[in-house]
Amino acid sequence: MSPRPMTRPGGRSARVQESVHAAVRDLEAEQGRAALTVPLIAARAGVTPSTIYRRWGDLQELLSDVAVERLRPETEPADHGALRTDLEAWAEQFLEEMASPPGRAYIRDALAGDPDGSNAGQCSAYAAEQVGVILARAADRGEQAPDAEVVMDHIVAPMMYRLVFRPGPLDASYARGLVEATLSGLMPPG
Amino acid sequence: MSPRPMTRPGGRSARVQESVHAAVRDLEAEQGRAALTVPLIAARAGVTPSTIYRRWGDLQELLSDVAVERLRPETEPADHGALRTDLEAWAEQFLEEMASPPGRAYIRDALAGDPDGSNAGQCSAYAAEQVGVILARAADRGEQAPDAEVVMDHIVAPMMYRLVFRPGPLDASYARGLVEATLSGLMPPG
DNA sequence: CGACTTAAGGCGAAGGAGTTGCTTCAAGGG
DNA sequence: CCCTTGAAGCAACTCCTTCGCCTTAAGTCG
Repeated sequence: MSPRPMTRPGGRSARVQESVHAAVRDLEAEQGRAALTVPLIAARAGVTPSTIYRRWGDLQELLSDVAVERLRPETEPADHGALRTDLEAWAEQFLEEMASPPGRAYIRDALAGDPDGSNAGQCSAYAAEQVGVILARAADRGEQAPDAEVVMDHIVAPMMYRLVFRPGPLDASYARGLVEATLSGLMPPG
Repeated sequence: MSPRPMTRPGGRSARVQESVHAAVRDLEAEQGRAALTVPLIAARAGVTPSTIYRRWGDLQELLSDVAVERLRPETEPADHGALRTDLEAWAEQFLEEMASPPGRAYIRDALAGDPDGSNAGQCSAYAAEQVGVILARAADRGEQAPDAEVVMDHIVAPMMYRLVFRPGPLDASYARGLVEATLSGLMPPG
């Protein structure tokens, strides 16, 4: 049984992928999003444009891949000792990052170049994973906790819907309010 | 005081706009989305490509405009005599339309070619308007009704978030469940 | 360990999309 | 009725994109 038989991810392919992704990140930082073209990225990455077209299809799909990578959370949610504080802190940070100009740009790119929805799915999977960590911690403490789907529907979804579809600013207090409403719905109302 | 002084919407400009939109609809029906190009659309519409590039910027923004037009609700929500049934019926129909293959394609297009978020904003405005009609009707009946923002956050947002970001099917029972949970949340929860 | 199979990348040419400056047209105002 | 001005037509040019063919190298098998 070979290590990784399918799609040959090892060696050259992996190097090309990393080189191209790095070229996108560098050029975006240097010249801005609008200046990005496939031939430019290819030249910086040391590959030919046809390689990028064959592997990614077009510029949008490449940018979508890079955007999803950047939307991957880098750390586990902080442990503040209780479900409520964990969820509040996480939701606030999540909203802040997503609502920031670069965050909005990454979300836009991730969605725009995503024919089959797999990149968008990856974004929600990241959020679901973080939520899962927080809920598992709560369960370990013996706290009563909502289902992960409830958190996704009542906290993540409203934030992301407003971010993507509705104009106007979003601040931390909105995130806190969603957490509050979700958790108070667990037990007899207050 | 002139009828509509700014941006000269009358006469030729309006004719070009309608002609181009019609060309997009026709060509999409005839040859499919993938075959659409600006020069092709321009030829069908009887304009020069540069006209389209100057007015819309690129193909994506044009498709975004057309998609938003198609996402506009054609009728007011049906009146079933009570808030719960009105909301259920509307949410089911909304989800069904949005989750259908053409619905998903329009949403994708609307988001993809929308630099400033105004088209996405229009989509949420359509939903908010329909919700507003339903809630106003409930208020007329003297029913206790949630705020429109609550409906957007608890019913529309989860559906659209799942639609855009999460893999897997969505059916009418999911929409009904969201309505149920939202309305039962008005009074002491279960 | 060495030959084979086959994805995947490099290269170059051809075609077509996208861009731009200038001109022409017509809608709205004086 | 003429003037102003935003918008469309035209044409030429740039360069993105595609495609066929060849070469490279990863993984397999004798």
